[in-house]
Amino acid sequence: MSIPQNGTNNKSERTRQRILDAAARTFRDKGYAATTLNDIANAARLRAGSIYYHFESKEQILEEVFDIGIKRISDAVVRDVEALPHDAPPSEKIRVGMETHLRTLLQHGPYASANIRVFGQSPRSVQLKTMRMREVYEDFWRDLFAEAREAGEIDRNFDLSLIRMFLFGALNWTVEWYKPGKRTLSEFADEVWTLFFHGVGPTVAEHNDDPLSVSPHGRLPLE
Amino acid sequence: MSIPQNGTNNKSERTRQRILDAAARTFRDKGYAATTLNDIANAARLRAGSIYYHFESKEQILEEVFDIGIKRISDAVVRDVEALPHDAPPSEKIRVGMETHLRTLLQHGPYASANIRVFGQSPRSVQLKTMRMREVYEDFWRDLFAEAREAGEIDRNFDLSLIRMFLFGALNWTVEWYKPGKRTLSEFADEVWTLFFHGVGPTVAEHNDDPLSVSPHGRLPLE
DNA sequence: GTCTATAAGTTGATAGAC
DNA sequence: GTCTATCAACTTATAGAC
Repeated sequence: MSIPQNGTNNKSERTRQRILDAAARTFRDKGYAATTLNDIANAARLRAGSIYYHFESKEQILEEVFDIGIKRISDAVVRDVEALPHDAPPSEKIRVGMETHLRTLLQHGPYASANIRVFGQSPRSVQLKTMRMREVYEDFWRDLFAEAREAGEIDRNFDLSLIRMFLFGALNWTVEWYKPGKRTLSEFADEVWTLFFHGVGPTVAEHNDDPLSVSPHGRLPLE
Repeated sequence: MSIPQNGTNNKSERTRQRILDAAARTFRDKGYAATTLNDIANAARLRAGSIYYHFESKEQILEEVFDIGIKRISDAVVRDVEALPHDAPPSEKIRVGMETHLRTLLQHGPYASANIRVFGQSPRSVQLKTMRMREVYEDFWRDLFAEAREAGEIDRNFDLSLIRMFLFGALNWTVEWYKPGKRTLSEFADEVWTLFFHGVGPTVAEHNDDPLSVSPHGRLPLE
């Protein structure tokens, strides 16, 4: 019994998806230039020539992988942050956004991580085409940080752009080393959030078992 | 008048250096697989075939670029940190190490940045050969962090390995976006240090112009 | 030491059978 | 839609002239 499809789930579309999935995984693991159409075809269980029925070129596959990757991160983060009460503290919105960013990067398929790992060394033309989507996502975060500063949650002496780049550098670099371990991803994200807002310096309540519930005041001088 | 050389600065050695310099720059910019021996040869002002008088293979060039890169970072950081008084606060050693790490990465040639950008997507065999040098450098930092915790400068609730990876993720990611601007690299490094130890949260002394001299106690509650 | 010439293999992409 | 066959270009690496 074949279920009539609406044109977005027929065989052709499904094969296209298989190719994209295979490409995203291989790009992420080996990089763009080192990935051959044969690699992609093998992983997608067809022959290299057949790919050209679905795509015009290797570059076009990369573009789509990039666009899907950034869209998945962006959609998920915006969704989760906007699910919070609108008057939630900006720092809480940042916490939720960070957690979803990490979760998408580390647990939700290879598109997002391929985007992070390969973008910097992909052809200029591809970078430019996928740039607009990146900027929309960046603007979302820029606004969140500005909101946090206006609410008095970020010290005015910090350069917002610098600390944002630093935070996302740290988050994005996790694709190079993160392996799921004893810690859940939520705990992982919470620890980063604490580091970001409170720093690693000790608190007076040293005996507390939970670093996330420490009171933010009462730090000891470091020098 | 030809100056007699000691075998490490004759013509052959200088050409070898030109090839390595060209390779490091091109690897950093285009990645390993996308770099051809022709690219390297052009940048080094000779022909592709001539490279094989100096190197056995493309992979061997990459190995040497990696080793030089990590050695330059490691040597510089260890030198600057050990130039401090031995009883200096560990947090100060970390500050100096961070600054030198950043300086080497961003200002001292392409070897260090090539190492950071290309390592993750280079052939497994090359990664393994250059791994030992990386681990020595990592151990140096592991010790510094342990020292800081024992001195009470890092909250015991933090996972040392996690915060170290996060810090270096943020530092290493600067190769993707840092452009020398109004801020000096020292100021840049200091701001990161403050973020790392104190967090971005506001202090009571909000009116202070210099984020680096703020007193670490007296934070406002964030939630 | 560097060159030119070229081998031997691989690549992205196309054409046409099925 | 997918296959096989093939092309032209390019790749790493080698050989031998200079």
